Amino acid sequence: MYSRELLKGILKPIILKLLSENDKMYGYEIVQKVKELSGDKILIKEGSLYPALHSLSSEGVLQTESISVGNRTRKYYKLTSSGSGQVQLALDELLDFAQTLKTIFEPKAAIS
Amino acid sequence: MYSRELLKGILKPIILKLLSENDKMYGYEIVQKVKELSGDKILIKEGSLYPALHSLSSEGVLQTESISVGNRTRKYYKLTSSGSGQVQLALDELLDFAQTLKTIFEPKAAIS
DNA sequence: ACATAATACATCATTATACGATGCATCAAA
DNA sequence: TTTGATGCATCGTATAATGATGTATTATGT
Repeated sequence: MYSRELLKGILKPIILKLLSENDKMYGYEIVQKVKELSGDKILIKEGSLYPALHSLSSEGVLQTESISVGNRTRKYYKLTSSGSGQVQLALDELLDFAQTLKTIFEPKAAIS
Repeated sequence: MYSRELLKGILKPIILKLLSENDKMYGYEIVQKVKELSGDKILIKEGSLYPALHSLSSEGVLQTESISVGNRTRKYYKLTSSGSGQVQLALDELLDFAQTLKTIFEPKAAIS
């Protein structure tokens, strides 16, 4: 698990990335998927996830669809058509950011 | 320039990385070096830098040394001996984090 | 049968930290 | 002489992830 502040700013992009590759996902599924993709290093908390999902919904980026599974209601989130158009910018920025971080923190080769 | 929140959590590690490779640096020099290393994408603001430097100093990770340059005082920061020992952990975490980000945000190969 | 863990959604106060605004001062260049 | 670069610093604001908490269903182990 990374130190708390490192995750700032990457939660919404992560959600958008997952939803750009999967038609629809629900909250718990997103948490599990991120855990798996990160090798248990990024553990999204409910207190972070649901506010982020609601925020993206009210921005018009996501839309919801509630499905009954047995006696439980499962709430799916998917990109809106306008949301799909905006996503690529956010993903490009993150990929670029990751590359910049690697460049900065890459160990210098030992002097031989 | 990256969106504001992305920089959270990486400022102190960046400072430590630079000071692990340079015996001593002063504030303005750090700002310029980061700007250069990041291709003008990370522009540290004074309102962020100085509180961070002071914080690291009061944690005992950094020590200062004031030098007179002409009529101006330049304040150098360098790692303390105890600080040097702790730095590697922070740097490893950041490099690992950068790799995880790349893994998550790497574009999926198009289906051919 | 009963307890525990996993599934599933949600809210809210707290906390951490980067930034903007602001201030002061020196020095080089136009 | 005035603008921009150099150089340090403080402080209030804004943002967003988290911890704590709550509710409820379903599966699993004993």
